[in-house]
Amino acid sequence: MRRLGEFVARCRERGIAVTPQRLAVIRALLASENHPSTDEICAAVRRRHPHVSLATVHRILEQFCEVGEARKVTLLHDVARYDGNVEPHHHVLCVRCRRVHDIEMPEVDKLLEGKTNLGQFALLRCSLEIEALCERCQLAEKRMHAQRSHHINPRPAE
Amino acid sequence: MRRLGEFVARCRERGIAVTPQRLAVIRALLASENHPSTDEICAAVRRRHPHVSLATVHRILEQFCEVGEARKVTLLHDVARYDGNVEPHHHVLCVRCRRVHDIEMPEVDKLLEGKTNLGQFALLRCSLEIEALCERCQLAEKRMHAQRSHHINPRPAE
DNA sequence: TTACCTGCAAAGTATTTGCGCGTTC
DNA sequence: GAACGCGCAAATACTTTGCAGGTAA
Repeated sequence: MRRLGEFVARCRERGIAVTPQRLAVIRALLASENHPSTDEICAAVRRRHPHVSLATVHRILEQFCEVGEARKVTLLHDVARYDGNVEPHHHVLCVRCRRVHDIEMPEVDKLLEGKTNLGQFALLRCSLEIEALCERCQLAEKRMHAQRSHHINPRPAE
Repeated sequence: MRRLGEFVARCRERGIAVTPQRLAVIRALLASENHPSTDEICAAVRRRHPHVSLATVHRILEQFCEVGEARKVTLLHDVARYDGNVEPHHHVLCVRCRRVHDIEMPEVDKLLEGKTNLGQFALLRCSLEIEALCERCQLAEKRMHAQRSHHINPRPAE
């Protein structure tokens, strides 16, 4: 995982101390596929460093976002989640189980490519947030509906 | 504002009682241009109905989202904000002052038009979230930088 | 050595819930 | 009249902050 070495170099450049906590957080972030929440990252970090505090993980993640080592993912406000992938990409969110999946959509990136502003706004970055139902949740929904219409549920009529 | 009449009809259909609180909330939502937070909507509602509780406003807004009368706007997690415009559209967010602006981008909608699924996900809706700096904040940032490089600030050197 | 960083605990903010009364249909 | 909705207050959840001691450079 090359990004770790680069991470250390970038910290040095910026005068950010390379502490075991920061290393553990960036490691957890890069290892995760699932846009983890602060809690989840904290749990992962604690597997090796049981003493690390949740407040520190919060602080570190926010700092990483500021300096571009991570990105806060938009999830329609359940809790904050973070993404170690800072390349342009987009998200598919299951509205039922809240799992998130990265996708690439160069067509979308192209629409804004080269543009530096939009009306009075100076563009920074963008991501397409797609709300959807994952396969598992589609099945679950079907099952619920089947139950209802076949009157198998405990309270059949009103 | 035609949507109010339709709103009442839809509530009746769904067995949702048409209460003064719900009417006041939908009114505030439709009148607002700014993707208001729960607090802001509550404040607007209280101008006429001072007794309405914040908890009720929360409950009503979440319910409106469930039944499609409103949409929760993605704002990289400051607080929840709501949008009475449920037509497909996209958002430009100023990352500094957090103001949000609706934009139409039919090109983006077209990319997913006709598709009902994406891999294993069943598509519901999507919005492009664009992070940017608004005009006012661009000026503010420039001013800050100017100050720094001209050594006008109170602590010129380190 | 010095400035920065961290753990802890407490505070702050946003949202949700239980319950009895009131209102809509 | 019955079911649903509401206000209040308390509970919960998440995040931020102050401070004293510890650590990286």
